[in-house]
Amino acid sequence: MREEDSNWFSRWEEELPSPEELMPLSQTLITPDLAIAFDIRNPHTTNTNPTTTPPQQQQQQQQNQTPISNPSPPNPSQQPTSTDFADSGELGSGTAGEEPARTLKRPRLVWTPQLHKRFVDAVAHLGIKNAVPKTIMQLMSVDGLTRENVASHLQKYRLYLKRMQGISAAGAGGTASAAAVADPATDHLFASSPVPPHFLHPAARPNSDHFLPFVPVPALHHHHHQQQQQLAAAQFHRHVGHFGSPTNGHFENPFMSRPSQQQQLHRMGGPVHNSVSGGYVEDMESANASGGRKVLTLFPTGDD
DNA sequence: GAGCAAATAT
DNA sequence: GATATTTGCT
Repeated sequence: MREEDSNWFSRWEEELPSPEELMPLSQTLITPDLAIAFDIRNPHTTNTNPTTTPPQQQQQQQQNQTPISNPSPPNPSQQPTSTDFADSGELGSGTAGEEPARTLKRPRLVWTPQLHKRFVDAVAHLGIKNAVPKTIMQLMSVDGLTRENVASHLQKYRLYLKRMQGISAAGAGGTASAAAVADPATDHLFASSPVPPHFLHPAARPNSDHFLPFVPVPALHHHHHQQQQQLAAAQFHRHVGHFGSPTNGHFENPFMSRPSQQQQLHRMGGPVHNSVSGGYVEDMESANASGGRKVLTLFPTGDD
């Protein structure tokens, strides 16, 4: 009853990813220096596009082909910055203009368990009533996350909850092992994060949103957690920077601890990692292998 | 702008 | 093939 609420509420903050765990979307995972160190370069420097630009939807693919790193700039004296590091502009001549770089299609966002958890937390605190994409998005305050991302995810999440209710009801009815009925294939992600009790029992808690009208996440971090993003960024940067040589002596690699993420994340063994595109991290190395797809990773850390 | 279903893309 | 995104509609 009430205890659950207060409990849930107090636990919320605790369960929120700590600044150290948070991985901001707007961080480059690989520094230019690192790229150079690993001798990362463009497999095919073919940027010279045919004069005829096929007015088809292939434009996105052209982007995707853009591997990270600037190949071999005719200007060795110039240190590549994280900015131009994002795209050397090989596709700039084609469909994608360099100007509206941010208006371009955002790379596919990967809903990591951590990100989803944040999502669930936000929804939980808003209450189902107020849990609309826009507010959720604001609450999450994840850089780079769009309203549509949330809307889309919310849509699926609702379906998931619906199913959960269904099976839980059926299970209570008598058909045991109903929980097992939940499609394991459909909700890997959702299952990874605990669903607030009242989500499944709307009737039990008709007004769970009375105590939390709207609280921006940063505000919730009453501590010094304000600049979590920068903090995490710095830390993460260090990790990446020292790749194979932990200076701290006790840091674990911030990357996946879940096998399921591996395919979307990069493999540690590979030098190639990702570039930043004014918003978040992308992975292209696995992309090139499978046809070229851009993937966004938000919370590389696999902590639950 | 939100919600939903279906289509589409990766 | 699984997922995330986009689209069309209400």
